[in-house]
Amino acid sequence: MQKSREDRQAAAPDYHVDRQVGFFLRQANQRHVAIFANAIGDKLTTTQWSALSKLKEIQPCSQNQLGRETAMDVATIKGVVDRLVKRGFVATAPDRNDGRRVVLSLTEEGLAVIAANVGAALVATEGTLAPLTSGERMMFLELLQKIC
Amino acid sequence: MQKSREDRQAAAPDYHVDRQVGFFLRQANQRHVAIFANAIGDKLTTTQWSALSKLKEIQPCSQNQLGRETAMDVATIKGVVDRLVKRGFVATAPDRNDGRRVVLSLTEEGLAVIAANVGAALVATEGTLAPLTSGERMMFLELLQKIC
DNA sequence: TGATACTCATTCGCATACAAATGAAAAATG
DNA sequence: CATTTTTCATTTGTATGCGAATGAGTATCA
Repeated sequence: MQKSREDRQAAAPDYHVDRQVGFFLRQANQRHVAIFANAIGDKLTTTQWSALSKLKEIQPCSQNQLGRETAMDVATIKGVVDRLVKRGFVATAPDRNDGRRVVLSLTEEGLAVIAANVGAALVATEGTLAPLTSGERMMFLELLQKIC
Repeated sequence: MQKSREDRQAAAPDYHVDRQVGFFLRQANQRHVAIFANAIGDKLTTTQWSALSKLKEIQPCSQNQLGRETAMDVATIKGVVDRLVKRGFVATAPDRNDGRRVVLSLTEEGLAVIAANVGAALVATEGTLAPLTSGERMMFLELLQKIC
C-alpha cells in the first residue's frame, strides 16, 4: 500500500533526538567521565587510565597494540601515550627485532599511580552505576557489551 | 579484622579495565558515531544532528539554551553552532530584549537537511541497536536513561 | 539606586577521536 | 629475490568536550 502525502510529512515531526540511543550514549559517557574525573586524585582521564591499566596487563607491547586493546585510534593512542610518557608513567624503547615498533612499559611511577588509583576507579564505576539496582547492573552491562 | 599483605596485593591484579562500565560506554558511543556517520549523507556529526533536531523543536532560542537542551557545554555548543552557521543551516540574530543573547533559528537549508536525513538518523539508531532483540532494546534504553 | 549576583557569549588551553596521508620497515607473494 | 602488501608510527586537519577565565549585559535586593 502506498503511503499518503500526510504520512510522509508526519514522519519528521515525530522524530525526537532526545529519545534516540545515541543521545543517551553520549550523555551517559559524559556523566561517567565527570564522575571518574571527580573520583580520581591524580588528574588522570578515563582514556589515560584505560591505557595504563591495559599496559599493566600486557606490557611490554607496541603502541598500536595498546591502542587496539583499548579501542583507540592510532592517532589517539599516540597522544595519550605521549602525555603518559611526559608525566613519567610510561617508558618507551626501540624494539630490537622490529625497527618500526616502539616498545611500551610502565615505570615505577606508572605502577605506583595505578596502585594508588585502583580504588578510585572502582568508586567511579560504582558511582556511574549507582542509579541501578544490582540486578539491573548485570542486565545493563550484558546489553551494553552487545552493542559495542 | 586486619587484611593480610596478600589481600591488599591481590586487589590490583583483579582489576580489569575492559570489564568496567566506562570502557563499554566509550566503545558503544564510538560504534554509534561510526554507524551514524556511515548512515548520514550530508556529513553531519551526531552532535550537529542533535543541535539541528533540537533547534527545530524549540526555535527560536539562545545559544546557551540550545546547549543545555542538547547536553553540551557552552564552549562546545559554540563550536557546533558556528559550523552549522558556516554551512548555512542555522541563522543568528541579536535579541532585541536582551543584549547578551544570540537568537538562533533554522534556515530553509537547515530545515531541508533535517528532512533529508531523518530517515538516515533512524537507520543509525536501528543499526546501533541491531544486536539487541526488541525486548532487550526497551530494557536497555530504560536502564541507559537511568544512568544519564 | 547602587552594589552584588547571575547569565550569556566568547576565548584559551588541554585532551580525546577519527580520516587520511606519509615514510619506514617487515611480511607475504610470486 | 624482487614485487606487493601489511604493519607501525607519525603528522595534519577537523570536530567534539570540558575547565576556567573574561567582558558585557541583566536581575536581584537591600
